[in-house]
Amino acid sequence: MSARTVSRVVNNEYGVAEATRKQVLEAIEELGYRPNLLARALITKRSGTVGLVGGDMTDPYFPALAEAVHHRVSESGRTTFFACTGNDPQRQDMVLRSLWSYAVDGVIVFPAPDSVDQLRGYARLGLRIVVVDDVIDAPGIACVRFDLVAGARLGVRHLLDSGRRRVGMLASELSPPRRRRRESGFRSAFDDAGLDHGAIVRAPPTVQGGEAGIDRLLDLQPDLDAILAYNDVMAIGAVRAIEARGRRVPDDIAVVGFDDVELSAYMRPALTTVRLDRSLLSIEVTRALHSFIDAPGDRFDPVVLPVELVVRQSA
Amino acid sequence: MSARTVSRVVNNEYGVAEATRKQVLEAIEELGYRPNLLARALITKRSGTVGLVGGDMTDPYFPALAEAVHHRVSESGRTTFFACTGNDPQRQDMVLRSLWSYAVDGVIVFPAPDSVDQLRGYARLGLRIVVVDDVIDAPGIACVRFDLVAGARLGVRHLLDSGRRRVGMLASELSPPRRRRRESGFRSAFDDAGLDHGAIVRAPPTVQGGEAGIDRLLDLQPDLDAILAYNDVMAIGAVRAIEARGRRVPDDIAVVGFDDVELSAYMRPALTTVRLDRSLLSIEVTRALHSFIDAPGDRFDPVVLPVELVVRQSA
DNA sequence: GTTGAAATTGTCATCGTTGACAGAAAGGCG
DNA sequence: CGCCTTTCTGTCAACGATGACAATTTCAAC
Repeated sequence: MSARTVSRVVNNEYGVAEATRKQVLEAIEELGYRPNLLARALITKRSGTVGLVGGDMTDPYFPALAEAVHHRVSESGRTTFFACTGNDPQRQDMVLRSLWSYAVDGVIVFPAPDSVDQLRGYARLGLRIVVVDDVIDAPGIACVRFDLVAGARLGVRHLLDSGRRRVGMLASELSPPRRRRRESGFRSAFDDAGLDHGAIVRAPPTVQGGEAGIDRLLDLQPDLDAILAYNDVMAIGAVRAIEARGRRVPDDIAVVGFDDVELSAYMRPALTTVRLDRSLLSIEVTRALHSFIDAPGDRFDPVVLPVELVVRQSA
Repeated sequence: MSARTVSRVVNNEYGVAEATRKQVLEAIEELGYRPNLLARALITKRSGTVGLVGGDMTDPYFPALAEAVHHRVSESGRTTFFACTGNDPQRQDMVLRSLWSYAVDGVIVFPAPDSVDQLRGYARLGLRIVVVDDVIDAPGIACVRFDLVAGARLGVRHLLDSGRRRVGMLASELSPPRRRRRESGFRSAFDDAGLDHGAIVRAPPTVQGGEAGIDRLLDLQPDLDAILAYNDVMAIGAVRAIEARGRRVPDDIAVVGFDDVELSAYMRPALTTVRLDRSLLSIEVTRALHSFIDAPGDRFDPVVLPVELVVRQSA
């Protein structure tokens, strides 16, 4: 009974006599044997694991997506490991290096700013990458993103339709110019309407960032009557800061967010927001990943996901 | 220039001539060489990684703690991988198996129900485990927990002091009897005061669970004037459900939660809650882990962390 | 019983690294 | 210069699995 035979049994390979198989399984049970995945991955270059790399765990969008992705990935018998980069390219490099050298079958990445070349590099090393919310044309990299331009336009349209005219935007300071698609949509919606948009202020995409951003925005332009925020977390900060200044939401200033995190519905006022459907995203990113893993190719056509406006109380 | 020499340079080992070292470093740079961590971990039985295993990512307490742990762990040059179990012992087993067989240096676990023997088993296999919020006496397992009994007593005391007399409790259905320390504290506080407590209802520790729990609780005992909730997420659900029934918080029914997640302060009414200080917890769990990793021993005295009541608007 | 093909099992090399130890080079000293 | 010590570098085996292929067993058919 050689190690090779045990290996065959463990991997359910063809060509083991039923009696031997049973015998091996009993021995495995008795001895509590567990295959060493390190050794296996070392030789097969495959580990049966997938990495999900996000920027900031404390943004509730990430955990919710993570849960969904984990679920889908586990259906293919793989384990998902999560890691976060704090939106720092160096930390992202560390994380990707670890994941790569543990031979993950692929990673799903919310890329840190200015890390396109880094990602290209890992793709060249053979790491299969699914990039969320950016467009990188390279073999081994698949791109999945929401139609944020349309999303911003939906939001602006809604605000204009409800009579708002002085609309500012709270953008994220982490988005490099290439990825400022919400801003493009914001601008283009005003162009189409033949109106001028209000100021755009960039801040960290957090609750605190939202508060700070609003302070700057209202100092810049005190007569604003509506805000389009980069995401729900910023929108929440915005609502807080607006109320702290003694103005009311939505009566004085309307607020529209992006994401539709669970919490948005529980806020008072409940948040009007552009929904980026996590379930949709989780389906598409795992589909992309599986197509990479199971198929021989290294190309995957970019996917653009639709968005939808969820009108609640804040606008 | 043998592989052994390169290995020595990469690991900063003693006994390499300066000239050779420089030469090797240049070659590494030029060729883009990266050591294969799989092979290294296979032979050294150490991977320089740590696992953090939680039940539910969508409970905001976990990501916030994860961020803090990640930060602390990375200071020792290690990478943290996160995984979640959905509070399912089988999924926990899969996750721990993966982590173990990737030779993580240790794991921090929020244990799924009924998994004590499982954890003992992995500890016997050599996995170093830090258990949060449970007490398991076994070599290789360290335990860190909050003083939840005191926390519940603080919460009840506060409610009694503000004149509430009919106090119900929203507990978690995932806690096995051994771990119902909030409930013990709840009961003992009433015993001490010579009063009777209200009904205790168990539900899933989620927003939806909180809503469902409140419905059952108020059907059972419609005259409740206060609720102690298992955690903030349930408390948020409770507030929602109470208001949906046309009662007000805190005027009609006061609500106290546990955790003090960031969001608690942003709710309206802002949540009164028993703070389980994440920063404290992250310090202690990583301390425990490092003591396991760097020291030869396999014993670590259980740590009990203090809690504090944060009074806001909901009670 | 022999033969041949098919089914089953075993052997050996390999993945990329490090531990143990041996060999080579360099330096110190009489 | 020879000898010894110290410093540096290389060789070999091993970690635990699998790929390639060889060896053995089984079994049917002649």
